[in-house]
Parts: sequence; C-alpha cells; structure tokens
Amino acid sequence: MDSRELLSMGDVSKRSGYAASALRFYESEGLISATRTPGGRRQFERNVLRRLAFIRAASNIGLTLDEVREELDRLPAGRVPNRADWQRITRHWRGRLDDQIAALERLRDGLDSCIGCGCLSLQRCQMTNSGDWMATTDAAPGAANLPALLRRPHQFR
Amino acid sequence: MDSRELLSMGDVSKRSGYAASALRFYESEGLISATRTPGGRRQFERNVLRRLAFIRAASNIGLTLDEVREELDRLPAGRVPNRADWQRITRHWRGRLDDQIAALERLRDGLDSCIGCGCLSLQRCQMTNSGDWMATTDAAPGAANLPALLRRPHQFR
DNA sequence: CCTTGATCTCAAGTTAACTTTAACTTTAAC
DNA sequence: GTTAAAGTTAAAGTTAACTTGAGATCAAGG
Repeated sequence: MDSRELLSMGDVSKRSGYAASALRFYESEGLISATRTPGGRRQFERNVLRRLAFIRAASNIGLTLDEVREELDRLPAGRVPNRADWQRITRHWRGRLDDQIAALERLRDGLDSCIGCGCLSLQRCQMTNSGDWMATTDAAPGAANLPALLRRPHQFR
Repeated sequence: MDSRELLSMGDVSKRSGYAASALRFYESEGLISATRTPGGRRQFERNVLRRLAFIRAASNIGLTLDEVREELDRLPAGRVPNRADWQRITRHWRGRLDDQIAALERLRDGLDSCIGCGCLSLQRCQMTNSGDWMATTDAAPGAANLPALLRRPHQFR
C-alpha cells in the first residue's frame, strides 16, 4: 500500500468524467469511498476509477443507483472481481436489456396492428391499454400494464 | 350539440383510468379542456376520452407531456382525425420505438463483446464509454454518448 | 504575506408528472 | 334542513440523481 498513489478530487473527476459534485454525492451514498488529508480533502485510491467505470456502465444499462449499490455490495470484498463475477453480472444486465427490448417490440407490434386495423377512433386500441374506457358499464379502470422498465420514473404507480 | 351528454369528473376519471388530480393537471397544462357548471364543476365532452386514450398511448410509447401536447396541437382542429393523421403519428411513434430498440441492441452487443473479450478490469470496456479513464494523459473526459432515449431524465446533460 | 485555484460543507434548487393536504363549496339524497 | 359524497382551488410535497450557490478553508507559488 504505497501511499504515494492516491488521487485528488480533480484527478478522479477528470479521469472518470464525473463532476466533483457527482463524486461527492456518490460518496455520500456509499457507492465510493475516500480517506481524507489532514486538511480534510478527499484522497481516492486508484481502484475508485474501476468502481466508477462500473457505475457508469450499470447506469448506461439502466440500473438505478440503488441497484448499482446492491451490485457493488455483492462484489467480492477484498479481491479484484474475477471472470465469474463479471459473467454473473453481465448475465443479469443482459437479461434486463433483453426484457426491455422485448417490451419495446411488443409495443411496436401493437402499434403495427393498430395501423393495420384502422381503429382510428382508438377504440379497443392495443396502445391505450384501458380496454373499457369506451364501455358504458362501470368496470374497474384498466390497469396500466405496459412495460414498467420503460416508464419514466413516475410517482407511485 | 346536445348538452345532455356531458361527463363529470368522476365519470371521466373512472372511464379513462386517470385520477382526478391527473385530469386537473392535464387541464391546467392545456392537454384537455372542460366547461363549467354554474357551481364551478367541470363538464367534459365525450371526446375527452379519446384524447385521454391518445395521451395514454403516447405516454406508453415514451413521449413527454410536452411532446404529447405538440402532437395534439398538430391534430386537425375541427374534424375527427382520419386515417392519414393517424398514420403520420404512428409512423412517428414507430420511428421512436425503432430507435430505442436499436440503441438497446447496441448496448447488448457491447455487453456480449465485453463478456467474450474478458476485459475483467473494465479497461477499454465498451460499456463504460470513457475510453481514457485509465490513461495517464489528461485527455478530455470521455463523452457520455450512450443512447439518450434510454436515459432516465437527468438534470441537464 | 498574499493571491489564486482547488476543495470543503450544507442547504436548497432542478425536472417531470402528478399526488397530497387543507380548507371550502356543490349537489343529490333523505 | 341536514348530511354525505363528490368536487374545487392553491400550495406544497414526491422521486431520482445530481447541480448550484454561499461562505469558508486548504495548499502552493511568488
């Protein structure tokens, strides 16, 4: 552990591409860690760059920070992640991507059938997913059952 | 225009599946409109249900409310949308879906090549997209150039 | 010693799309 | 005439992932 290899905030920010404010935020959230100089400034170990690359990749896949934290927590404590670790994770990510792709394709197919069927009034249209909105009965409101993965994060629902 | 066919807040809420608060919000945003009773309560015309189905569908596709408003504004003013209107819109939506699917597939392919290449240390990994993060030079930080459509709405970037 | 630039902390702001709360008012029913 | 259900407004709250701003402090160079 040669202590001459510690990185400053500026170093890590430049090299990771993350703003200093984001790094502070990630530290406050427990996603990364840093020691302090006597004067109170952060000193990052080199491996924080690996963690940040991991975080960047996971975010690109679409994980929330909470999920990223879980993934990071499940990584081996002391050692560097090995091939098996990495494969477990990428399999998980791949599954998520496949799900998202499948959901979008279902939507697209629904749209296509909609174009073809000529339901101009949107009655019974696959895209609206509230089958009863034109009904005269007071059935329960249709569930909003479209791909959750794709929704922009709403309030609770 | 027989005035006996107006719908109350509760009617529209039940039939559209939207909460009353959402309907008030949509009205305040100019997405839907309503007249008022002498007492001040909203009276919706029946065609608001069609508009709401449209809004629901567009939201499912991933449009923001601003975009939905634009689409609605571009719909014919007086007449009911015809097949050509509907086709123009669904073509637009289909294009968006295709873009999103393509972006996800690129991500998935990147992941696959990553699994295969064994770059366990995440160096030069396709998924991180900040090619220089391990470099010793102070190059500009890598652009976050992954599919914008997929990103959860961040701050500005 | 002084200036400059990098950092620090803590609180508040940002965006989207609504929801929640508080305090009333209408309307319909009994 | 009273009550309960449904509706109204305006303002503030919610979530995620950070950013911005204010007001210090640190560290290095001259």
